Amino acid sequence: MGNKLRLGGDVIRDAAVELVREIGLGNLTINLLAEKLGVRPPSLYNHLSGIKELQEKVAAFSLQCLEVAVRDAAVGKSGAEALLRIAEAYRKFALENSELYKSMLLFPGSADSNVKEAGMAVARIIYQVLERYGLSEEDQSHYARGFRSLVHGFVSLEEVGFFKSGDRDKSFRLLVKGFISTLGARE
Amino acid sequence: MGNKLRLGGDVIRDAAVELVREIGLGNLTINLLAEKLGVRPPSLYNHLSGIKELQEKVAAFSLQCLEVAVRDAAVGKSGAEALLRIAEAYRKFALENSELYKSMLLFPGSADSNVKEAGMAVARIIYQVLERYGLSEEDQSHYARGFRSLVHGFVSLEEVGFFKSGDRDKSFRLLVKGFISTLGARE
DNA sequence: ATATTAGACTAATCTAATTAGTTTGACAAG
DNA sequence: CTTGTCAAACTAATTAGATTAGTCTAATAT
Repeated sequence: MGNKLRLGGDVIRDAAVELVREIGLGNLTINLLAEKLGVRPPSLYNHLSGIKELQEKVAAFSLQCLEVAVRDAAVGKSGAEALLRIAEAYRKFALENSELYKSMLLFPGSADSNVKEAGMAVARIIYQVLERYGLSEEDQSHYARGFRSLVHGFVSLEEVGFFKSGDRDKSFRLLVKGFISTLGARE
Repeated sequence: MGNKLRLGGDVIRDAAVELVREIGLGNLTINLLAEKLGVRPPSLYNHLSGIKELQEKVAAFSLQCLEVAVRDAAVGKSGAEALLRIAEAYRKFALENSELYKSMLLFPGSADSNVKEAGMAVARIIYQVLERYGLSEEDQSHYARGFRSLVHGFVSLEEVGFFKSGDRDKSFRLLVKGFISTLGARE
């Protein structure tokens, strides 16, 4: 009956991610995950400490995906163009993976280190691109925060539905370009 | 035994808000709320459809508080000063009421209209302040979104812990002032 | 006085998380 | 081979929480 080795590696995390995509972050449960994996719920506790850890795994994975998307967007580009591409890629990821995007934010936030680490990785990319602008180190940090705040703020308010009508794409492009131009544009 | 009229008006919502402040959004349960109110859990169902509605009430109330804080900050001010005060008040509210602030975002988001309506109210204040700048109606909308995105993005990333060290107050002030100056400052 | 009714109650059910304790099958050592 | 061990599955049971059904009581209006 009981086969073995079914739940090794990233199998659990990947199934959880898929489940979150299908049914939404708020509906992720141990029972459904076990069912999806063809296993009884308690079996998962051989691999997980509980649902909190599962949520953290999903969050960390989501941040890694976002990081990859953002990095890909910036590769071979620099300065204003890189920032624009990053912003577009960030927003695209958030809109196309809204449940995963939520998972990055709405969770414990406190204790976990993997999540925070992955969050920093995104910051680092922006920070790197800003190096081109010859800002002081301190300013580089301020503006990296600003860029991310603007982009993240926009997409998360957009997803909650706080931006009624009007051309959201246009708002986004205008704002990002506006921000970039305050950096003292030069390529 | 069973007294009456104990749960009228906003008693339930207020207790829920207090509970969220005390123990965090993620720990709000019907049982704890009933206990706090000195009542048995099922009694709450005479006043609520369930926990979803409770969460929505908390979210809507939080947005109303935020709106009041933001409006107070802007009263008697205009232009750049008003925007700066709004930003400071917004951030102060979020930092001092982080659990309530989360409730605004992390919830259903889809169906509820009270929540969305309260969210719009905050937008309207910003929109009004921007009237002074003589922007086209479309630009006014874009920049109102931008302002809110920047402020909300900053405080929510700050709360998740994505801004490691460094002077966060300074970053915030610098960024908000930078944004305001792109509007073409005039009083 | 008494009928109505809002609003509380008890009892019970359902779903989800989690723990305890048991079984099984792969594999290495005798 | 055949047996000890271990990981990883299992069943059974417990707990917490949301929710529903149906009962009781006290304030109020007739």
